[in-house]
Amino acid sequence: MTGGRDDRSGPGPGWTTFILTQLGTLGSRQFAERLKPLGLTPAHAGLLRAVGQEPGRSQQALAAQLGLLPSRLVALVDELERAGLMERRRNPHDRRHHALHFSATGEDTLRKIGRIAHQHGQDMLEPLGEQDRAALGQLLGRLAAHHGLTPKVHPGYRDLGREHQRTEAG
Amino acid sequence: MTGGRDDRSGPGPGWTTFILTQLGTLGSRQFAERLKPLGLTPAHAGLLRAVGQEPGRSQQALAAQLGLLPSRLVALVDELERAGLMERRRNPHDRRHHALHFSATGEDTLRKIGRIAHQHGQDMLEPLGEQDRAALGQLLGRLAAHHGLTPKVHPGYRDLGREHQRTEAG
DNA sequence: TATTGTTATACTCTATAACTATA
DNA sequence: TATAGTTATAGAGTATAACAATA
Repeated sequence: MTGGRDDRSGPGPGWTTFILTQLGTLGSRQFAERLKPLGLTPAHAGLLRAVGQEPGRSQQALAAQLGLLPSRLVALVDELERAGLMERRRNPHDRRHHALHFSATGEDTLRKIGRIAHQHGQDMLEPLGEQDRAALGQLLGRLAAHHGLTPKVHPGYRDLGREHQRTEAG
Repeated sequence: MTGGRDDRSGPGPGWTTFILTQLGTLGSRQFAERLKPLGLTPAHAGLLRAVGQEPGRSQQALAAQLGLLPSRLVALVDELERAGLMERRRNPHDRRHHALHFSATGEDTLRKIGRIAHQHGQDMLEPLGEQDRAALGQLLGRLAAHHGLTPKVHPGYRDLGREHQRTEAG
């Protein structure tokens, strides 16, 4: 309250966005905590989920979709392979590529992750009724679409949505 | 419904929560990007903001409020002091405490941060009209309250909101 | 020569413990 | 002895560059 206003301490876009980032951080951390019993991190879960959506893709393709560096993806795949959830298969047509596939255990783990995500969502949205949940989903969906996010992509957003530069003041 | 499906690929609590964390991550990264011209990170901004709300508090009190480790706070204060934005003042009644205060430049920087946060909020919420923004703010506010978040606290949430914030230990 | 996957390295952030100076 | 601040260190995650195998 000394002089300059604080755009994050009361209703307004600054405040709403601040709360949004707070809730996002909280949600990420709680999700990470719920994955710990499986010995996985959110990054593992995102990779498993992406492979589940379209098995057989290359590591480069996955890294690009997930916003991860190729070198980081190598470590994640190493860990998932060591855990017996996933395997690399060389592409015989281009032996530089390593196509990523599940093991049977991996598919089972993916289902477990789905159930954890569902319960996590229930707990995050607990205070809201059906209508409010729908309204929130609709509003967030509009924001996500506007910023170029989709359910398929971007746990990392390394390039900050530079493809959608219109939000950057000149 | 909770079964084999991917609970984050369509409407439902899992999906909404996933989008929420995506948007939160995007918002944090874009805010960090906007702060770079000032040579600051979101952690710096959060600390400056906390000191602006109540100058003169101890580092321990600030660390508890912000969910930072005392050792991390030392580094942040070092950097802000080196940048001439903030200063430590020993408390003459208990010389163990270092009360944190602004320099004049620090207050000016805090105002700049406020303007950046405002513009950032405008851009994040760009596709929404007045009513939708109000509705979103209201919904997110209810979630934040339910999970023990307030505008005053928790950029870090180190304890995952399990124990709801003990305040003012200093 | 270019690309895929990989290794090596540096920097940041988080976390824990130990140290100092005060009380 | 306990507390505030600090230092040291180890571990993740992020980022860049260099490298081998392959095209």
